[in-house]
Amino acid sequence: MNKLSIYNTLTRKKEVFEPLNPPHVGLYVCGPTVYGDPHLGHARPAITFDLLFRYLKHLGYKVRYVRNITDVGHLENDADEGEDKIAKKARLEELEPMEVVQYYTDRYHAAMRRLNVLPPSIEPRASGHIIEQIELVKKILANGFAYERNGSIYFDVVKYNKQHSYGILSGRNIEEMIANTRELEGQDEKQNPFDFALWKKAAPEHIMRWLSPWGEGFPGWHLECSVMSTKYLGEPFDIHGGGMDLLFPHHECEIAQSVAANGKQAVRYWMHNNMITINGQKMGKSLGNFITLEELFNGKHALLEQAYSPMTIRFFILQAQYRSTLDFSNEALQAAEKGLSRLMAANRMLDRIKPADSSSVQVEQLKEKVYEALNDDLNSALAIAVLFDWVRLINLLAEDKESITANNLVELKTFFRTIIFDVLGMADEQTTGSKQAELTAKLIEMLLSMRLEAKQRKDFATSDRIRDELSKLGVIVRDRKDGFDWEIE
RNA sequence: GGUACCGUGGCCGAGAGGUUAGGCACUGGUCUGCAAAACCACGUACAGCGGUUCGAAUCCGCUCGGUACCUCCA
Repeated sequence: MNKLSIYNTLTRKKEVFEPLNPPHVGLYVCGPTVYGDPHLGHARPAITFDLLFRYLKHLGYKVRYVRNITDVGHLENDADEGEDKIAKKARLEELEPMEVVQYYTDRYHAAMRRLNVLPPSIEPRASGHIIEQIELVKKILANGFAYERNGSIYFDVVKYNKQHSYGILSGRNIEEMIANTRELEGQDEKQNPFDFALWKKAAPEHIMRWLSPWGEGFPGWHLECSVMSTKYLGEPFDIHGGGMDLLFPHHECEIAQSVAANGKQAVRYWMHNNMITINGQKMGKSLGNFITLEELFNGKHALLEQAYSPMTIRFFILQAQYRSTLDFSNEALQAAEKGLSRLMAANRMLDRIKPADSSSVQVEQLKEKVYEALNDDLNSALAIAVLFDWVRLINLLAEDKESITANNLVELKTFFRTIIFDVLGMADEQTTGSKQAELTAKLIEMLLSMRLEAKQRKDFATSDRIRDELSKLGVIVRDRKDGFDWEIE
C-alpha cells in the first residue's frame, strides 16, 4: 500500500495524505499572470505539480487539477498605487487587454507542452469569474470583515485578526507587523497598511472594468483563487499549491477570505515549491536576471553557453526535491543533459536484454525504493538516484553480466518505463515525435547497417567514413558486440 | 528591524544519530580494428567552535557566511 506523505506548509510538517473523498482528489495550483513570456521560474511549479498530478493518478486517484490563468487584478505595485499588470502591458503595446492575455496564455501553453507538462483538468480565468468574486466580496462584507472606501472594498485585517488568526500560514504576527511598520502615505484609503483590496474602483482611464454593487471596478488579486478553487473543487478541498513567494501575502489572504466568508478554511494541504536561483540569487522579474523558457530552448541568452532541450530542463528540475532551492548554472544543466541521455540510453537498452533462467537482480527492490522516495514528499531526486542504480544494472544485463528471468524482465521494463515516462513525465527526445524523426531514425539505421557490413569485410575506410560523416551531422555512433547504437546530439 | 530557511567532496544535489546516496567532471583499468559507449576501480564531503551522546554531517548553543518573505514576482 502506497502512502504518500506531503509537507503541509500550514502545519510545517510532513503528513500522510488522506483525500477528503477518495478516490477523488482536488488539486488547485496558482498559475501564471499572463503578461510576459514564461520563464524558468514558471517551469518549477508547473513541473512540480505536474509530477504530483501524475503520481496521484498513478496511485489510482481520480484527480481534478485546476490551474488558473490570472488575467485581471494583479497589480504592479502596492495595492493602492499599482497598475494592473495586464492593463499596463496592453497600454504599452497598444493592444486590447484580452489580446495580451491570449498571446501570453498561448505562449505559456506552448512552453508547457514542450516541457511535457500535462494540461490541467480545468484552467479557469479570473475575468471569467467576476460574478462569483463579487458574491464573495458581498459575503465578507456582510460578515463584517470588510469596509468600503470610495467604491473600493478592503479586507479588514485587524478586525479579522481579533477573531481568527491572520498569519497562520506564513507564521506572521500581525500585531508585531503593525508595530514595526512606520506609517507613511497620507491619503491612504486603507485603515491599516495590511488591509488588502477585495474590489478596486476603476479610475476613469482604467480599461478593464466591471459593474458591481459599488460601482465600476475590478477584483483584487487574492480573490480569484479563493473563488475558482472552491467553485470547481468544493469546500473544503484537498491540495493547494504554488510558489513559495506566494505564501505571503497571496495565500495568507486566501485563507483569510475563506474564513471571513465561510467561517472555515478551504484548503487541507498547502504545498509550496521553492525558487530557482541564479548565482545563489532568486530569479525574478524585478531583479532582471530571469531567463525565459524560449531562451533556454534556443540558447540565446548571455548567461547560456548552449541551448538546453525541454527535457533537459525538466530533468534538471526533477533532480532536486521541490522544496529546495535549485541553483541554475550551465555546468549543472550540462550534467543534467548527460545524465538524462544515459537514462534514456538505458531505457533503449532494455530491449536488448535476453531473459535467463534465473534472476540475479531484484526488481521488487527497484519498485520499493522508487515508491519510498516518491511517497516521501515527492523526493524525485532520490527516485532518480534509484533509477540510476538500475541504469548500471540494465547495462550489465545487456552484456549478460547479470541475469534476469523473462517475467522479471517484463516487470522491469514496465515499471522502469512507467516511472520515467508516465510519472516523471520524461520523453525520449530521440525517438518520439514526428514522422520526420522516425524517417531520420530509419535512415541512420540503414547507413549503420551498411557500415556494419563494411566492418565485417574489414573495410575500415568505408566504415570510418560513414561514422565520421554521421558525426559531422551530429549523430554519435557507438559500436556494440551485436551491432550498433546511435544518438543524435 | 521582524519571520523563516540554508551552508554537504571540483560542480549540481539527496540523506538526517551508527551502514555506498546519485548525477556530472577527473584519474587508472577492461573491452574495441580505431573511437565512443558500457563496465570495473578510485575520492574518509558534510561552514567554524563548543556541548549532549558509547557514537553527530544528522540533536543543542554560539560564531561566521548566504538566501527568501515582510511591495509585484513561480
